[in-house]
Amino acid sequence: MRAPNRPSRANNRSLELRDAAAHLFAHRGYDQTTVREIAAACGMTAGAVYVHFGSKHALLSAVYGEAVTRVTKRLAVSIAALDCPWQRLESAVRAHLEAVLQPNDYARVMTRVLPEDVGETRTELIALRDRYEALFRTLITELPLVPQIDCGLVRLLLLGAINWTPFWYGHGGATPSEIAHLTVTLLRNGLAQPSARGL
Amino acid sequence: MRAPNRPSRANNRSLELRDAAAHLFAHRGYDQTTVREIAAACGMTAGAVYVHFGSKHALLSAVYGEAVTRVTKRLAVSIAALDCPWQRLESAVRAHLEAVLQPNDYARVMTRVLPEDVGETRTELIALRDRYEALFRTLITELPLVPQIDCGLVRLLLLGAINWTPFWYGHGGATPSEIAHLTVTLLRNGLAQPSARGL
DNA sequence: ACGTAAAGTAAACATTCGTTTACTTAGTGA
DNA sequence: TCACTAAGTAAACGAATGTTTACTTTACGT
Repeated sequence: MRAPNRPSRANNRSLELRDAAAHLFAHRGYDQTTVREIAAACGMTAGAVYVHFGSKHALLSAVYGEAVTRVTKRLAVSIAALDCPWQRLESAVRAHLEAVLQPNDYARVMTRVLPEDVGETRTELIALRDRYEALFRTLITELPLVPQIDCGLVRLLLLGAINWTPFWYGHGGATPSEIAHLTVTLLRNGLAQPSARGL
Repeated sequence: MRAPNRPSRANNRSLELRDAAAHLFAHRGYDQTTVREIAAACGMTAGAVYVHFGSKHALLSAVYGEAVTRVTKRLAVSIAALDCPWQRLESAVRAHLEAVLQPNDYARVMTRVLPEDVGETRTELIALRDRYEALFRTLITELPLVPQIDCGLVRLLLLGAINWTPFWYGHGGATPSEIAHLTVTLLRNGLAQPSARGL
């Protein structure tokens, strides 16, 4: 028997495989990526992948889970020091956009491959995504909004707007920070507004 | 030779095939749909598909083109009688949402399969989609907005928000009309607003 | 030094998919 | 009637894919 805390051989190429899979899933989608390509990106053979992961779906699951973990952590850090609800929301949106729009393979998988498409791990991926989206629900319910507005609907519209950004980012010329600012300003004041307000 | 205007045999099963393809593409995506399934949905064999369409990509192109044509027409009708720019925008959003959210196979293909994924017909599909999105650019530039705001960015955020709706529609309980109203109201007045304004 | 087990390879397996080919059927015009 | 052509079938082709199997290599614990 071996000590269970440390693997004997430190060559944990599982992570290397997961990174390669994240890169390919993010750039070509799940279906267009083959197991052989993932293996080749690590200088391995397709068969070796199954030493570390039971199936291609399991690989996707690992990538998606890591993606949610990373972006959640990043978001938590970005809003930790802020008090104003609007600033917190803008900072969260900025963190999300920076994660999704920069060449960040993991975050991009979250928007590129939609959980509804992958057959088996469907339920698992949806749960992961929902866990992340719940963070935005909290941020929105903290906002001092006036009438009885459907907060859930607002959250979904906001997430849709920022989830779609990868499909046009680069053609608009705006930075993630600028997009985040305009988005939250829009959400706060609207378009037809004298614009003379805080910040 | 035959008169070129009318085909001799009126059995134009091309349309039947295109409808079946639209249905399957909308519900399962392009990659997960096989030519055999499309053929079987029409009671035909896979080989017969190639009598009407040169390839699977050509089928997708036909579906996508028809989708853009239909939703464009629907949108044009919905705003024809309106003058107020905000009402025109809301009506356009409502028309788009009704097309995308109702069990409308063609419209749903526009948001379900993204042009960037399909290799060959990529350029053609992007051109079709851009032609449609230009309509929203017009509607937004007509709005009486106050400061120097990046209209392009606003349009992209708006389209993102409504393009993402198919992924959560049904869980929110809101109708397309309600979603359209909230969306445009949000865009107009924002959240932190006394809400006492027209309509 | 030796046994063990993980890590990896090479090759094959079993499907599946888009597409093609050879052939059949049926309606049409002259 | 007869040639012509569009429509469709049945079957195969060729490539690609996820996965498995049998075998080899390598590093570590004892």
